[in-house]
Amino acid sequence: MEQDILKKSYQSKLKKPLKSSVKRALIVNYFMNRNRHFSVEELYDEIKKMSLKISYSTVYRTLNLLSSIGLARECVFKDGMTRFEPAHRSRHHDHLVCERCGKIIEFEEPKIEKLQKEVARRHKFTVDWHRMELYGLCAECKKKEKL
Amino acid sequence: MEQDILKKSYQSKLKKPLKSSVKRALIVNYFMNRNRHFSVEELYDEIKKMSLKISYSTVYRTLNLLSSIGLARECVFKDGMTRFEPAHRSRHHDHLVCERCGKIIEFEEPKIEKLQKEVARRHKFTVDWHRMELYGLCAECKKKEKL
DNA sequence: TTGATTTTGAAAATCATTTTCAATTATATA
DNA sequence: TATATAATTGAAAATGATTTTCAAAATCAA
Ligand SMILES: [Mn+2]
Ligand SMILES: [Mn+2]
Ligand SMILES: [Zn+2]
Ligand SMILES: [Zn+2]
Repeated sequence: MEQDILKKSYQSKLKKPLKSSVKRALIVNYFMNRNRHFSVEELYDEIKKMSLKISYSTVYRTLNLLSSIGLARECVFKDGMTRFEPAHRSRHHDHLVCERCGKIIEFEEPKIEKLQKEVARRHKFTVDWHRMELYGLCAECKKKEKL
Repeated sequence: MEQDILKKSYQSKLKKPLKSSVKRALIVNYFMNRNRHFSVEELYDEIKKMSLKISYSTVYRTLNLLSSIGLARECVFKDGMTRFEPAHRSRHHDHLVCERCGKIIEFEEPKIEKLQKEVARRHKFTVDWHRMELYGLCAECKKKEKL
C-alpha cells in the first residue's frame, strides 16, 4: 500500500522509524490519488465527509512530512494559503490563476525556463527553485463578464 | 511636500477627504525616498529610531493606502511577509531572492514577458499581473560557500 | 506481555496583519 | 475665534492559517 512508499522514502532521509497508522494512511491515500493541487481544508473536509475522525494537526503534520521528503510540492498563491500537489504526478510547471473563480491552470514553457537560467547566469546567481504565477481572468469568467 | 501627491491621488480615486497628519507625512516621506523594497518592520524601526512615536496600525494603514491608490507595489516572497516598493521609482520587474542572505535583485527580461503573454493567449486567459521569483544563492554567498 | 517509541488531537501558542473604538486632531464654517 | 464635523491615531483585541505542546492512545520489537 501507499504507506510503504512513504516509509521507505522517509526512513532513508530522516532515519527515524515510522510506525504505521490509520490516520496517516488516509491522508497519504488521498494525496497519492490527487493529480492536482488541493488545499489543506479540502483534504480535511474530504476525510470528514467519510465520517472519519481526523484533526488538522495530523493533516498538517502529514502533509509537511510528505513535503519534507520530496513527495509533495507546496505552492502558495496570492491568497496566502498553502496548497499541495503530488510531485510524482507531474514535473515542474507554473500557474495561471483566475482571480474570479479561483481556477488554477498549469503550464510548462521551456523557453521561459531557459531564459530564467540566462537571467540567473547574468547575475552569477544559482537558482534552486522558482515560482511564476500569472493572475487574471480565465476564458469562462471572461465569457460571463461580457453578458 | 510629498503628502500633496498622496492627497491628490487619493481623493480623486476614493473621493474621501484626507486631512494632513504628521504621522502619515513621516511614513510617506520614508516611502517616497526609498528606491527598493522594505518591510513594514524596517520602516517602523526607522521611525522609532528617530525617537518618534508611531504605531504599527498607522504604518500598515498608510502603506495599504499607498498601495490602494497605486503609489506602492506590494510583494510577498517566500517568507510570507509583505514588502513595499515605490511604484514611481521603477517599472515592472521580477526578482532573484537569495535564500542565504536575503538579498533581492531586480531584473527585467522582456523576452520572458512576451512569452508569458503567449502562454496566456494560448489558454485564452487575460493576465492582470504576475509574479516571478527565482530563489537560490547570490554570487557573494556562493563565494563564501566555497571556503 | 512489556517497555520503548511514535502518533494523535485538543487546546494553546504563534505571528503578521486587521479591526475596533474611544480619544485626539485637522478643517471648514459660523 | 469658537464650534461642529469628520478624519486620524494607537492600544488592545481579533483574525486566521499554521505550529507547538503535552498527555493519552497506538504500534512494534523483543
Ligand atoms: Mn501545479
Ligand atoms: Mn522590486
Ligand atoms: Zn475563472
Ligand atoms: Zn546571498
